Amino acid sequence: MNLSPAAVNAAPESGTTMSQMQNVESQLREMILGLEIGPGERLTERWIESRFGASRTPVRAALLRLETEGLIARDGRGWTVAPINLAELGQIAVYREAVEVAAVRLTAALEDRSGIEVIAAMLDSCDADTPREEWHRVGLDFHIELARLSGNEFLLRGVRDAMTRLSRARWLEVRDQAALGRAWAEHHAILAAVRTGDAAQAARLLSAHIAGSRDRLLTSLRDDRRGLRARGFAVVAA
Amino acid sequence: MNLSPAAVNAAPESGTTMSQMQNVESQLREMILGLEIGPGERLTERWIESRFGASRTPVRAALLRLETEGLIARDGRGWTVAPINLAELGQIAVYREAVEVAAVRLTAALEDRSGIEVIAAMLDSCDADTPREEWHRVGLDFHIELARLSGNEFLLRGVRDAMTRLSRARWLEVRDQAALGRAWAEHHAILAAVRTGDAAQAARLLSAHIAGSRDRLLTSLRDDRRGLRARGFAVVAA
DNA sequence: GATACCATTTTGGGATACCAGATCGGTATC
DNA sequence: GATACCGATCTGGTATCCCAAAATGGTATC
Repeated sequence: MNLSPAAVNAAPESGTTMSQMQNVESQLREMILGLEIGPGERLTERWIESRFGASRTPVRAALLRLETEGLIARDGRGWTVAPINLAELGQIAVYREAVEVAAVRLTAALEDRSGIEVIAAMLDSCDADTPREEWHRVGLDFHIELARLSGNEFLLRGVRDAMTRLSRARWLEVRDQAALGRAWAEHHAILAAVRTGDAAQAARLLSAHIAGSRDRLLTSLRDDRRGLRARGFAVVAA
Repeated sequence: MNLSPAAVNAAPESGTTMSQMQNVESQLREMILGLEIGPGERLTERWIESRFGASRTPVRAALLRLETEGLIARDGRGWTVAPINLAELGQIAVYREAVEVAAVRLTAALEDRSGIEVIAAMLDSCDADTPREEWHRVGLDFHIELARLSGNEFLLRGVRDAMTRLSRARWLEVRDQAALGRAWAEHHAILAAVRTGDAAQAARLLSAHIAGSRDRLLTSLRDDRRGLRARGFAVVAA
């Protein structure tokens, strides 16, 4: 199983014959989200072409897709891996709050909220022995799956896009076990509120969780900015 | 000046030399939004190629972009213009409410809200003699520009995407002068609330406006569904 | 040593050739 | 007349080639 951060946007279901384009797209996304290619790095179509053994046609298609995901950006005539942008992280938090709260309110109003239990089970699959990558993945998937329960494709897509763009930054965040546990508890509290149909409470808890998550993330990255720069990662200030 | 619905996603600023890809993308988008190509129609890369005098390379790039905008979709191996989907319109309204309300709350909390007056002037530029296309465009741009004032790129993009996907349906909606006037008045009322910094009132008015707009739109389209089908437009029921 | 200059290389944008699979017609068979 | 079959045609997917513009790097000049 793929435990890397890239699993947020997993490739098409296994067993399917992937086209070159899907191949390049998913592998390149994994490399970017997994920080194998650093934020701010230059990308050339020829390098990707030789790296993945595909011709430029699928490479260009993949680049266009990753551009709309915000993982890469045009740099004049060429391509650049999107830098870590602290100001952007703040804006994403505002956007997340809008769409995630709307989604959770919808879900709390559903008659059948049994989908919650699947998410609860997902949370419970993590314990002290679970590797850090898995914690990371579950933390992202929690929000995506919660949004999916709302049944609204647009809210889901919004949450998924936001989590994708947040993925690298969260990966860089230095989180101790206590912080992981706190987030885990907050996730469970949100689920509990949704389970009882208490939309207002769920919204409150989710808002606080997102704000807290943003604050911890920005603090961690700001403190570690020199270290990140030293690793060759472009970090844009807020 | 371009008064077509496609103006929602205008091409790069005039005077710039457009690449073939931008050329194909903007022209194809205009044809789709302007209903010159009907919802549900098949598209082949070869047809687009010959229609716009470009090779398949920029054509494919344009198709990939329009796919992420939701204006076209893959149909097995080929491409199809996205049908008008009534269920989707309801979901978009929910999404819109989430992001637009969030944006207007941010804007109402700003110190400098002078940008509002530019939008008010835009509304006031419409009168009884203004052609229907212009009313349509201003109606869409109102929401986009209002979101832009928030300064949040993600909320803006969400609103812009939603309005793009709503554009064709609104174009098909049969709106009498009274309905246009009502929407105009509601827009002004929202601006007035934002102007005084009354975020709660602005949010209330905006929510009601979006819900009312959705109801009128769905009613109109449902009533006219046979007519639309007769014109060869694929309309998916809610 | 700094700088202006020019040849070379590299880049993305575009056009085209080729392929495998799907589709569509027409025909032969029952 | 219905149906099974088969070849021509069309489709998107891919590889490759060409081009103009931009970046690069070395060199001559001051």
